[in-house]
Amino acid sequence: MRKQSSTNTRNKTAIDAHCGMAHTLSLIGGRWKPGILMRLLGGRLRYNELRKALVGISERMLVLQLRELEKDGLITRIVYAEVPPRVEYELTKDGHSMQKLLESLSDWGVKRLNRASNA
Amino acid sequence: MRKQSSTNTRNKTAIDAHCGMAHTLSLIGGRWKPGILMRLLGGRLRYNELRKALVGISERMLVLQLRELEKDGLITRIVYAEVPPRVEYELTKDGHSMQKLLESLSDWGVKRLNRASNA
DNA sequence: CAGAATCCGATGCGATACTG
DNA sequence: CAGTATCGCATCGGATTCTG
Repeated sequence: MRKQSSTNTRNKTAIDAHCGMAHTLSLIGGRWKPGILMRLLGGRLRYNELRKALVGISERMLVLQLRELEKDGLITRIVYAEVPPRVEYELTKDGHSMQKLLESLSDWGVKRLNRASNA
Repeated sequence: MRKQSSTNTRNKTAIDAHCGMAHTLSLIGGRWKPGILMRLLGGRLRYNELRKALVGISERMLVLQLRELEKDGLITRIVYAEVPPRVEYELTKDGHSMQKLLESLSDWGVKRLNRASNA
């Protein structure tokens, strides 16, 4: 949701619902964030574990998405002062609050895929 | 069209879940689709009604998104043989099956926005 | 009224190479 | 191990113009 230079703030009520959803999608939308969050629902994971779990993701995207999720307060980055370096990622309370939502999204998609293959 | 000949039994559920979610987001993701669907939850609407409801959308995007939603079987396009032309859009059964999901997405976003403004 | 067509900048995302 | 930096194509989305 960028641009916001809009001069009209008229129908607030109608936009309200859409705003909430737009906000949600801005946080979990995109190709990788849902997968990252799903993985972390199972508990804390380190960078390389995530990388292997998310088949096909590039390092660039993994880092970018992790940074955004962290900035948005959905995950926590835990750095251990060790050699070799170790960094783990964990859902915040806010992140965990999405569990039902994530599962619903997944469920709906799975059901629909099944229906499509039957039809 | 999904084979699912699992080469990886360990993460099957996680990958499965991610696939479902990716599918869902491919259908309702993007900047406008959620808003369009939300509006149509209230009942059939014609082109211009949608256009006015979705403040800021360009005609190009509205048509594009409507076409995709139609192709994906979430909405129905109803053309009346009249002059001036009249076209209405309506949720399909599949589209209606997203209601809870859409509301959940919106709710979560709204709650989080409120939390953010308190914090 | 309900679009189709075209142009164009912004963003998403992947691939590769390099680093503390 | 856990990143950063840079390149480049693909897609998203906005503005404008034209039409039945």
